[in-house]
Amino acid sequence: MSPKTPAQNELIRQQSRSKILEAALELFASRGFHNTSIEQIRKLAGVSKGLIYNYFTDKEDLMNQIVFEEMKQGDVIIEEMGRLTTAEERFKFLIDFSFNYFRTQKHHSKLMVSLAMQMEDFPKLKDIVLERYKGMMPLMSMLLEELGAKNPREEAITVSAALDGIGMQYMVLGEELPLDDLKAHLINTYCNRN
Amino acid sequence: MSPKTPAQNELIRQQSRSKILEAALELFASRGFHNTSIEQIRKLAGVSKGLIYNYFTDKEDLMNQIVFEEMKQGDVIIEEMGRLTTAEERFKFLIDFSFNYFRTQKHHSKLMVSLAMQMEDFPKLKDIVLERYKGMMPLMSMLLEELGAKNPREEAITVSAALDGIGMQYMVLGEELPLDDLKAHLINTYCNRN
Amino acid sequence: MSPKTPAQNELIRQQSRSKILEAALELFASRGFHNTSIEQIRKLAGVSKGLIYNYFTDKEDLMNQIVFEEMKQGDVIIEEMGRLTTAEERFKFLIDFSFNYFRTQKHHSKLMVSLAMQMEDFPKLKDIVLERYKGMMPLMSMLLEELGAKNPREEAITVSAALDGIGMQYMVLGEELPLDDLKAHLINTYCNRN
Amino acid sequence: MSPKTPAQNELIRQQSRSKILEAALELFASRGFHNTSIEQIRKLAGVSKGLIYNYFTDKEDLMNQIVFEEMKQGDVIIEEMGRLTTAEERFKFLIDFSFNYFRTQKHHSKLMVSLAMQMEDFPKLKDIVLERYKGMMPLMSMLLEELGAKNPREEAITVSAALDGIGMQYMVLGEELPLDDLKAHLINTYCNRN
DNA sequence: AATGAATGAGATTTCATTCAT
DNA sequence: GATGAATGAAATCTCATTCAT
Repeated sequence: MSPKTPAQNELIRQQSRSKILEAALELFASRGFHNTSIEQIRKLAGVSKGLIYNYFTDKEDLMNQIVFEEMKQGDVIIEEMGRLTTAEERFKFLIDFSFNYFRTQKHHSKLMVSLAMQMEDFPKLKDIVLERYKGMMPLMSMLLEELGAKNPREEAITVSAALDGIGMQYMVLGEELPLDDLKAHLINTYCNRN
Repeated sequence: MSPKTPAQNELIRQQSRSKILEAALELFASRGFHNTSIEQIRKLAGVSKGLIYNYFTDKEDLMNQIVFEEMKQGDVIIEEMGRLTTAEERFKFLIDFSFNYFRTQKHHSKLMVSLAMQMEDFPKLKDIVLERYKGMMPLMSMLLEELGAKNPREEAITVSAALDGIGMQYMVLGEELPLDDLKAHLINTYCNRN
Repeated sequence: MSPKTPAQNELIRQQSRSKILEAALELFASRGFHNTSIEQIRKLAGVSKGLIYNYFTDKEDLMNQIVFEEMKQGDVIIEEMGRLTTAEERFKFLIDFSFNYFRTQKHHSKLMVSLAMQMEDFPKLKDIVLERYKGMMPLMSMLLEELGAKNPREEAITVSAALDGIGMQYMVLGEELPLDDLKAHLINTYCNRN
Repeated sequence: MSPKTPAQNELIRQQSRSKILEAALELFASRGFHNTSIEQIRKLAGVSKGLIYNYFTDKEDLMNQIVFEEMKQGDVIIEEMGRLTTAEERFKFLIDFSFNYFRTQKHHSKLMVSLAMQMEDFPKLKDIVLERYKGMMPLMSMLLEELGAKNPREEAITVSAALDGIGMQYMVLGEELPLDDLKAHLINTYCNRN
């Protein structure tokens, strides 16, 4: 008869919020933001329509929260990379992580590409996503310089573009794309220069 | 007042159709297919709603026709490339064409990326777009082999992925991305191996 | 086969717009703005939901347009009063008009009172309604002064308040309120001072 | 921790009930019944949603209870007026009380006017409010007769309408309305006939 | 060939109310 | 006595599409 404790409520809230975020992520990624209805999210999350609006102010907020969570994950990678000592280790880690990400986080990577195409739609996200991208470039550039690049800035962009492009092609082609061979090729190209 | 000749009518039809297609392309690319309304297309094309449905069966047909036209353009490139003699010429032509395309056909390239993210939405397009992609790969592979690639298959995918990725980054960053330096870097990397 | 002429379209538009405005007025007055649904307006006006949004941007705009039209009517009265010569004629005209208005324009008067209670809800209306009220007072004051009032300002407010109050009581009591006797009483009180 | 005595419980109940009623009164008056949500009441009262439904069966019951309390207050006035001896004293008391009420009980008077406009919405209130109004009229009529009115019935309605109207205008105009001058004017008009 | 008023299915969002604790 | 997470019916609003002219 006594009300639930604050801790119990907090737990319940976290669970519900996650269920909704995960359902929305999957649908936004596979069907697109504007082609996903709250009804579809509701059904996949197994909650009522009303509950979604208890946790998120509107559909756009749902998108924003998904990307905020995603960005939090990104921070972890940069940190982990910082702990590695040689440039080669760091480069391999980055390639490894990226290819792994394509395979295991299909929804996330698809959503991020779609978001890039439609950034004007999500003004709150534009800045934080761009900032993240621009923060990455100098790191990549230094890394390639250590690995012997003559034009590290251009090479950094090219490598990051190649990774983006591989991710995209993988979304379209799936396992027809020889991810493992590509990984070996990239590592070989950039780590074993003569 | 005076009745038009069949030829005049045909001309008028072509002009109206083009106005609509161009308006739709611009809006689909900049706002996304599901976030673009027929009303917006109508306004930008300067025609009536009814007229759009005279020329296209529905909104999806509009998208299909846009991509069909795009594909026609693509055929021309392959043909032109075929007329060049050396591998280096052909590679430079391809790079040149791609970078030019990013700059002058922003809408087209944006639309193609968005389409790739949402292919299940447009079943009629899926096959022709994939076919085009798969047809490109062997050509690219042969080209790079002639230019001295050790793993031509992987290098072909990597180069095409890099081009896709550069296109994407250019959509997001615009002129902040040093397109000319990247072009020089790519030509230098793949044409001048030691 | 040729499209409708602009004049035909304009006529059709005016008719549809009026049907919707009249239905909305009746319902907003009898049930209140927030207790009236678009579905109810649609049914009473005999149109589709979509059509309402062709003519009005949203429900609030519907309310705004109703009051704008109402205000236009008000201008006519002031003009007509200006054409009368003696103060007594003008006072009688005003009383006559007001009582007539209560009887024949029940919806309008009810809506205006409700609006006065909820003015913060309709920011676009607040100013124009207040301006109208404040413009009325000096006219009323001068009129009563000509009729021999010692405190014309206070009497003007009192008379206008009494008219408002009578209107309100009539809305609640209907024909139980002896409108004709009240009219005679008011004219007698303010026109025949000894 | 220690179990509460029945008396303590009763006190707590009364306090919670009052907090809710006051919050609801303020919001119903300022925003309108249908434009006020239980969530808003909850927040202003500082209680949980569930508690509101412990004390009141539903939103309408909340409105009903507010008006019932209000009516209880009204009984006190009539009683007090009965204790005064001269007609002039009683008239002054009534005017005084009314003007005071406008100033200090803004929410109450606004709510009562809104209620009058929307009586069909609250069937349980209709009868008791009308009864109160109709009970007032004979008293007012007798009072004015004693003060020398020739048409006491019409004058009673007119004075009560003027009071209602002044209340309304005060809600809209606030202190721009010269309440004190109006009070003096009314007392002078009805108490000092020559 | 062209128009634009009209429709209605379906989208997003709100909110009174319930109920397990 | 008190809480607040959860529900779902109903509200507002959008938009692809039709059709009479």
